[in-house]
Amino acid sequence: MKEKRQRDADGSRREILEVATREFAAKGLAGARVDEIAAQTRTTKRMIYYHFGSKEGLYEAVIEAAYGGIRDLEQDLGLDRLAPLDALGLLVDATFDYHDAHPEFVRLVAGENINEARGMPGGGSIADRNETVLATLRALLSRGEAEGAFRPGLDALDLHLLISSFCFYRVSNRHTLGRIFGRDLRDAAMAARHRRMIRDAVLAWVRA
Amino acid sequence: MKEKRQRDADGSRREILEVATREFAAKGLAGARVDEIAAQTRTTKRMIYYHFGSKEGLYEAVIEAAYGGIRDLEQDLGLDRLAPLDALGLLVDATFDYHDAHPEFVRLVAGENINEARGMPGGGSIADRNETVLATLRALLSRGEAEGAFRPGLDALDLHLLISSFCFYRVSNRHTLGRIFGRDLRDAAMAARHRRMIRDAVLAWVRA
DNA sequence: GTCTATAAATGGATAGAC
DNA sequence: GTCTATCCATTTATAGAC
Repeated sequence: MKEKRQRDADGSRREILEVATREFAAKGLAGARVDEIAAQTRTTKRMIYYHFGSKEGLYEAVIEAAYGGIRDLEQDLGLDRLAPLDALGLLVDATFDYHDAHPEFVRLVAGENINEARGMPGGGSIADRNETVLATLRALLSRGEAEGAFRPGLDALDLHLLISSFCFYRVSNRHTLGRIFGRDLRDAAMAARHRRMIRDAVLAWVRA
Repeated sequence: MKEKRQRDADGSRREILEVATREFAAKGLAGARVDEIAAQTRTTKRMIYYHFGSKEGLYEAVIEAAYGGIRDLEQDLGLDRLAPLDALGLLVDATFDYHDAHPEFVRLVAGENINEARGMPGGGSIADRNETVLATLRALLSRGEAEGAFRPGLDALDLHLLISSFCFYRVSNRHTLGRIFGRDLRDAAMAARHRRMIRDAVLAWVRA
């Protein structure tokens, strides 16, 4: 019974991380306030410093956790059992859907670029993501090329960027685009059209 | 001779705006420091408040000026004298080049999205940009469709997004992508390949 | 591990002379 | 229009009891 209060140390950490993710996503590293984050948890500001050391430390933990979510995107899609063009189409759809469903991830990454990626751990879990996504694409590209579905000479990183850019941009730049063009990019009909568009554009580009 | 010191009021304003553009682009609205900005000019912090009223006021002036630069991108390209596919290809190249040459503009827009576009004036010069780019694209699309070069039913805003997204993303997300994949996206060979890629992808997508 | 209270520093904004 | 000096609110961070 000597551990009465330390019981929820882990839950406390997790709760802080959840709230901090929302706050950093909403306001960026510089804009977020430690006090605000603490106020939204059942614990106190002192505990944030106890667990994470500093505002930067908390921020880095948030970034690392956020990338963890997208890491396994390509897994479990079962791309191998599909014809190359179908497999690539499914991958594009899944990428589109992930970004659409996780705007806070998109905002964190956008903020991390303003921060010049200083909050990203050099290796570890994020470096894995690298190999995962590129390996998946490389395998798919060479299979598609062998079967004559894709044209030869395509680069995995290039293809990844072509797919990600649109999926990311329509979420990351929602606000300025909405203001400039007076349209809400979250409109369901437009989203469906855009989903089809990036898929078609990517498939048209790789097609032999 | 009674105006001895007010002589350079305009130059002072312009100098402040230049430095502020750099600072806000580098650190975002919340991250930039008024003291830092003042220190990099030949004038003082007091003058920033004299001319722009507040940090937000200065920021809004910077945003407005930044959008002014890209407004006339589509003009002077002489798209009318080219065949539809060539005209569209030229427009894609010009869009790529503008973003590549103006990373500070890209960063400002990215920051403005984190700021939820609160620093963007509702109408005026930015609303113009809207009509300019969409009108250009609409004209090109209908001409291309009439000549049988493009397939029918294409939307001008969709096409604009498809083009912009890649051009923007490869600049805005340079830092995280560089860290994740261990490659510098500013590498000249890669940039040239990417320039060709987005052009080819867009043309493949519109082609009849 | 958790809390209250407070220190220490930063940074936006202004006073008031010239 | 421009300058120096300074105010004061905000915010990161810590002391110290339990």
